Amino acid sequence: MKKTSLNDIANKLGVSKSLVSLVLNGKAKQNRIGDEISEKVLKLAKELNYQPNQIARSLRLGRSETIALIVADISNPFFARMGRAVEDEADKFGFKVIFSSSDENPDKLGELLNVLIDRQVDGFIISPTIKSKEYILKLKKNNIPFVLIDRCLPPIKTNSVVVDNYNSTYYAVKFMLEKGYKKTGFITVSSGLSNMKERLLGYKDAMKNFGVRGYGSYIREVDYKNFNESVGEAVKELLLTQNNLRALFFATLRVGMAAIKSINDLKLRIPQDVAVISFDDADAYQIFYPPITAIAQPIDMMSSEAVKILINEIKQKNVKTEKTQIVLPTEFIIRESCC
Amino acid sequence: MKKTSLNDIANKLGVSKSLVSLVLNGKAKQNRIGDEISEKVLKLAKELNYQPNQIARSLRLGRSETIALIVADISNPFFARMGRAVEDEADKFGFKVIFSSSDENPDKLGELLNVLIDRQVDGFIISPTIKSKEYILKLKKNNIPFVLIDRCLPPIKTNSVVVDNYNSTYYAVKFMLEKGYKKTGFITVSSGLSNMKERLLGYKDAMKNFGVRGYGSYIREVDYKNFNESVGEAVKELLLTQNNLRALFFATLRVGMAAIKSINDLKLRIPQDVAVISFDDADAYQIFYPPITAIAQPIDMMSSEAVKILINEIKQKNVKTEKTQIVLPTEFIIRESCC
DNA sequence: CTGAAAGCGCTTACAG
DNA sequence: CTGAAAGCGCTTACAG
Repeated sequence: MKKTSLNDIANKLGVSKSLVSLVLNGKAKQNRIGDEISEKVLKLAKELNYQPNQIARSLRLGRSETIALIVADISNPFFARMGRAVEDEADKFGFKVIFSSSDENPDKLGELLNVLIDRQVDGFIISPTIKSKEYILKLKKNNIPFVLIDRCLPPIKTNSVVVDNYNSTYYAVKFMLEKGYKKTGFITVSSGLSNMKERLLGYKDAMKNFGVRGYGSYIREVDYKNFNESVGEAVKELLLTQNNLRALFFATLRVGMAAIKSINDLKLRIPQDVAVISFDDADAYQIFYPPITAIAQPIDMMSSEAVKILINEIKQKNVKTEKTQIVLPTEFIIRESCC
Repeated sequence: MKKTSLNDIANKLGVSKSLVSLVLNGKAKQNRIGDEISEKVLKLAKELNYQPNQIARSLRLGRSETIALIVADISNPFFARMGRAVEDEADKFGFKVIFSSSDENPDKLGELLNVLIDRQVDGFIISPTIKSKEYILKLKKNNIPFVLIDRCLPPIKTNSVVVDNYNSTYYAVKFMLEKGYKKTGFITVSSGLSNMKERLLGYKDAMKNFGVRGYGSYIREVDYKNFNESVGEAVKELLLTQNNLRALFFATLRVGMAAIKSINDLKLRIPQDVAVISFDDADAYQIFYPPITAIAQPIDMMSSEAVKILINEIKQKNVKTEKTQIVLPTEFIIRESCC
């Protein structure tokens, strides 16, 4: 069953395909096309169940109405939720989205960008990896619409929507300190990503301003490889050896999940033996016993803002638009893990 | 900066674009194109950083090398992992994937199918909703390649890859019974989906074969709306009222998460007060205290099998291929929640 | 060994 | 008020 094309309709009606195209695109009136013929076209199109070939349309129009979302790993719950929100928002504008995972590997990111540009995606939403500056600059130079999400590359001026990592962390750590947990440890992933740097800084400044000394030894930066084991080590070191900390701040969901597992393995109780707070929120955190105090990011809003900025830029492709930087607040959700 | 096209290269070299196309597609030899000219083309293409416009290629070739994955909700951890696995497998064949969420709504599924067909995706991997038979049949009639995943529509003969829901559940419930938990409850979602039906049947048969009477009243089917509250109700009814059950089987991850939360809220302890087993596994289940016994689905394998079947069918579009049905075993992971 | 042409299905500027 | 033509960038069958 061959799909019906413009030509099929035109031939059956004995008119030109230009006319059919015009009618079907709702441009009959402005081109002063007769009402009777318009009617006929519309009717036949419906009968034949005509559906325009979007590939042909894209080629002609030079746009595909497809955007790409590139994140570290779409199976990570944080990015999965982002993916869903991006999908929903893009749908409102008639755009489809292609998801890709960079695995935090800048070269994979670069490769993905190339392939997707060949496929004529109209723009990108990117959660950039470390060392991706080169590729992002190339995008910028080639005037390809994109917006950075979750992380940005500070010196470079781009569209971005991120969260107030510094203040969110500062506030949460301050909360711990005021609860009396002077010895609050900080476990994070070692990476040069902007968001991670800001979270660390927020922690440091809170500790400093509260007059805690020697907090440098309360910090552990964990590597991506052997992630769970390394987090386990960090937890053990901080809680059992020299420092004897009574509270821990986890800089990401993945850190938090791995850390809580090893706290359980050590048979330590939350919050009696150790109070915890985590950046990022997740279903699991609400369901844990006790539920985990968390800094929730407004994922839906981040995603929809990013889509809006992107599509806006796509629509005015050639007029120079100002780059938009959005910083959203987080929500500090106090649960039983820290009181 | 306009992208360089075949014509640009042809013009600069004073040859035809046919020749350039042939060379760039590695068909120089079989078309007996001179070595020197081939070299030149390759060199210039590299210099100009030529990247073929895949849209034009798609239009000409009648295929887009894009597949679509339609699931209930891509932000659900189960489907998020599936998404990632599909992405990775498709990548091996040079295919990209568009993700879409049906929200378990058959009409949305139908709409998605239409839109994506217009965009000339080459095929679909679909986790069908209830009442989607009509749309799936249409796909089949129009000879559009697709494979069903996670759930199938039994009377209809299609490609599918699912898990052995019946035996997995039977085995797990039997395990419970043998541990002495004769009063094992079953909480599931009310839906006519094949996988849910099989799980329920597995439970029933296990109970029956073990000679447990009156297990009908140990079953709760929960509705999608007010999901968490309804699961909470079911948990409370089963554990606190008439039956006084001491064990619970959760038919899905979402049921399990919600149920465990309400068990915690009731201040009941797992496994001392109530033993639990859940279909589906997740990070959270490993990290809970105590860790939850679970039936793990081989998501990566399901996904890669589905992609392989689909792409195979796409490649031989017009030769009638036999439909492939794959049923994969699950893994029963015993943790502390049930002993 | 290489080029000219047709065509994928669409949209739009132009002519009448 | 409507049609013929050009063109988006590619691939491939055909001619020479």
